[in-house]
Amino acid sequence: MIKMEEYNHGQIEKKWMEKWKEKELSKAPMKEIDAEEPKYFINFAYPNVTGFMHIGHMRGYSYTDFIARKKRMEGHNVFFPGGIHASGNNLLSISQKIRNGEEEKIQYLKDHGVTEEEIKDYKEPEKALERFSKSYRETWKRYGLSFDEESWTSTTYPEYNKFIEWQFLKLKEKGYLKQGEYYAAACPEHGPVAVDESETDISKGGTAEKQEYVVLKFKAKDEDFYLTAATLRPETVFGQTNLFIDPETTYLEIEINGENWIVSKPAAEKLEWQGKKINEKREIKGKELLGKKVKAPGLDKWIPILPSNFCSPEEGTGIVTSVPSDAPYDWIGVKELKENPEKLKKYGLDPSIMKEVKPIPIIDSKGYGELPAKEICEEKGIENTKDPKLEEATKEIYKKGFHSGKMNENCDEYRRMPVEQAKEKIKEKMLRENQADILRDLSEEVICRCGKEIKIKRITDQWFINYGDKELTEKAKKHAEKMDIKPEEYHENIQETMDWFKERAATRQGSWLGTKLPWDKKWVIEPIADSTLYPAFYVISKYVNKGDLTEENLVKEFFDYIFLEETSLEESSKATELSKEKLREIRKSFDYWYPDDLNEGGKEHKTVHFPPFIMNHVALLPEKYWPKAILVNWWIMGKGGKLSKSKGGANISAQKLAGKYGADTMRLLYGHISSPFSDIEFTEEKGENYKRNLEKYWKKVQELLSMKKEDEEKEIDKWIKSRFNTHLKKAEKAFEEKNFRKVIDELLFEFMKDIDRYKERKGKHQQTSREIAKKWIKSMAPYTPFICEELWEKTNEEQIVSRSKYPEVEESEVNKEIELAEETIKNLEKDIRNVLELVDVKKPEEIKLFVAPEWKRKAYKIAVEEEGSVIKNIMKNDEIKKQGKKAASYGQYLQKNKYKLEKEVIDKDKEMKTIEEAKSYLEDKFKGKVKIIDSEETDKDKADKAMPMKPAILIE
RNA sequence: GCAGGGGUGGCGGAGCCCGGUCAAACGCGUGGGACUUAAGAUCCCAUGGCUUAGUGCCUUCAAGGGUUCGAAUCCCUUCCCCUGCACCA
Repeated sequence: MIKMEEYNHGQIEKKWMEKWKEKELSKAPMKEIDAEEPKYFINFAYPNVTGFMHIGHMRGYSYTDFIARKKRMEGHNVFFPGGIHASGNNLLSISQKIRNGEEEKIQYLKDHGVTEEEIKDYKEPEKALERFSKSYRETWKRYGLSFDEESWTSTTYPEYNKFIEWQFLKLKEKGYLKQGEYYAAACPEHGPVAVDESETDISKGGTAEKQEYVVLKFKAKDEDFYLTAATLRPETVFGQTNLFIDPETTYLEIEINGENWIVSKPAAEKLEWQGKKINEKREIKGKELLGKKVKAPGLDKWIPILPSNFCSPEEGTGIVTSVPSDAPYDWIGVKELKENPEKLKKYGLDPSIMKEVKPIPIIDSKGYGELPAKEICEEKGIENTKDPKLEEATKEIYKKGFHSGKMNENCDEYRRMPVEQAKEKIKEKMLRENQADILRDLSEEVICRCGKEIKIKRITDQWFINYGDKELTEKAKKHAEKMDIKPEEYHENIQETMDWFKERAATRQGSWLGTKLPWDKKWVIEPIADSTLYPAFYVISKYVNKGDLTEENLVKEFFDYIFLEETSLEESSKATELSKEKLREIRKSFDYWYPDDLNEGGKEHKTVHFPPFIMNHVALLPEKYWPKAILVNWWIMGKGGKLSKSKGGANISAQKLAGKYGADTMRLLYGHISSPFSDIEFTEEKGENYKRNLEKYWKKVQELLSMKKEDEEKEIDKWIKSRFNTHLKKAEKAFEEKNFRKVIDELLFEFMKDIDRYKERKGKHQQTSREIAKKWIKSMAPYTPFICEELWEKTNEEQIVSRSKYPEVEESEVNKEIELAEETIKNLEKDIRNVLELVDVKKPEEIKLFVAPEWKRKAYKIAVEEEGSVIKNIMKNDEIKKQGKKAASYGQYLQKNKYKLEKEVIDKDKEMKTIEEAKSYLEDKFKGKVKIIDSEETDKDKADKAMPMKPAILIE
């Protein structure tokens, strides 16, 4: 026996990281490429620098490496580049925080092994970038990712910038860029910010949504001004009964579009931000307006202005139009005034004013009567305007009304129109007739990192990429259909996503990292827009890193030649100041490696990254360079939610986990814990569990390698070979589907069980087990490469396993009959055990096994193969028919179990032989004599119970 | 708002596309056993209910209805949960 070593993942992984480096496993050839050799270009969506790698990131990267390694073993030249995406402001914001001495962020660095000394580097974005780059590369290597370090790039490198400049010049040239109006969430100080839950740019309000209010204009009676009320539900204008205003708030009268409007102060500011010219005329207290009559737009009716306490100056215009039939707030507001005349008297209003305030039913929605607001308030027991349940009541009614409601007969030309349609129509009409305007606002308060409030700002000359271009969309959709996109749902679904993809803002102003728009340097190209065509740059990047190319060389003619061959070699050489040889070489490299054979990314990329990734390729490159495949992976969740680098969960550092459980264990976990296409939750137990399984593998392979028996191959040896190939075949199919869980199930877990069985059945043939062990190591090498290299070394092969040839399915070794026979023995054991238990015998004298007669096998075959009534079918056969009653009763059994039966059956001799060979094993196992009897040569009744592959058992 | 995914046993999670071999993989948990001085690890058995010489029956895959000889799987309706996106990447 070989002395079995402990599985020490730390040591093994360190050793092989170095060996791979030494052997240049990951290096993709660039120069002397033999174009005959198949190539495989694979990349993952490069990470944005927001912090250190956590457990979630490595999932998708591991998948990418599984594929890269397998392709390599299958004889492909593999190019698996890596880089980072540092544009935007994440990096700036990290450095800012460190400079500000934010305790939390500093602690975060320390938690990831950053020393006191190094912290200062993080104060400067450029140095922080290099630190992070290094850390990412180390983490990836720690996980065994066989990516080509020589291709490394960052979106902030000047050479990369040149590439993006070219891309945008091309987009412009081809007419995919346009300029127009845009309303962005922006800080007065810092310009446009991203409002999202990760709250990178902002300190509060990540869940806010942009909303578009319709500002209704109410002409005041006998006055030269309009009151204004902002609403999200323009369709309810037909139900207006009054205006609400806060008596204590000071409003402004402003001059706007040649009219005078009454609005709250914040509203005036918002309007100004949104591009309106405003002239402040005077301040006016809410109470001064009470009791006045105004003309309700869309209704052409005079309605009164009433006091209320729920008009916030921050929301809309600070004045609310009241629709008590459908708005719970308004209903309660009106009700309060009716029931408490003193609230009116307080402001000198005559309570009789309320007589004309009668709710007008306007919408029929499912589940509600004429006055939904009244109903819901009563149902929920809402009594006053301070009740928090009002929010939820409002939402509920809106949802029902919007999706299932129809306008009723009080709504003029809109009657019987679904609310969904009426809403748009009414809005359009009121805007057209100058009865209303638009105000955009955020649904909740959003505060910038600097403390200033974020508002919606109108930008008039925003650059967009026009992904809505019909021809481009059609071409891209058609191509996507042909691509290998996993999961399948997404393959279908990306079609619609691309339809839905319209203009996308592609530039922004402010101090962001990234590429400046070449013809107008005040714009920085937006981070999503600068990461769509980038796999193409990786090829170039290798030459940049080698020192063959500098920023100066990367002029338009360079890319035109390399990517498109649009410029001649002559011209290009002149313009770039590069030798023709060099240019030709780079061109050849690019042409060899492109297109991208697979791009991998997390599910968040489904609607943001992948569609423009395809569309930019289609828009700019020739068809032969369009991408081939996309793989989307789902996430690893922490307890209770998504992991994000900028929030909690980040502490499950990828580096630490690799140290604790081992990189192979983590890769195994990623590969197997569930399908790539569902979210999973990581727990420590799961880590432990996979580590244990890997240890089992470690042990079992070594046991196989140490087997010494040299005589003839037995059935069980053929069986184990057959099993391996059966599993491998299934695994290959699963691999095509990118279902790594299934792959590992077959290759590791299922096969491990077979190995146990092989040992139990005294399989120990040296040559067989060695051969199996070697194939087993190879087959697992893409998934758990470190442990496999270490085991491979024990086979004394010269080449490392990562460079060896991936095993192919040996169809000739797949032997269904042998597998069935072994299945028979397994079932037999179970049956014997059951019987022993039932008759309560521990040590049987003799176990008699009756093997089913040949006619039953014929019947069995007929039952499985022929359609229709089993009994009828089998009785057509004379040999079976002469069995009489026995045949009928067996026929009944077969009929009943028709669909449960194995598809094939072994013959009597084979079954006898199989059991004969297993005899000593069974005797050993059950500690009693085993006698095998052909049921055609006995008169025991029990023999009648024998069935093919299921001998009858008699204990005596 | 736009788009998408899902509800399976004590739990995690397969199966569903291509209906029958599904009381439902695999793992965890639980119970029993072997080994051990013991614990752990490992191995074996059981794990919906009732039964039984290795069997058979009944009730199950959110709820209700339909298609079918047959449905966890196909169709319809209802309820519930989740996710992505909208100048973060």
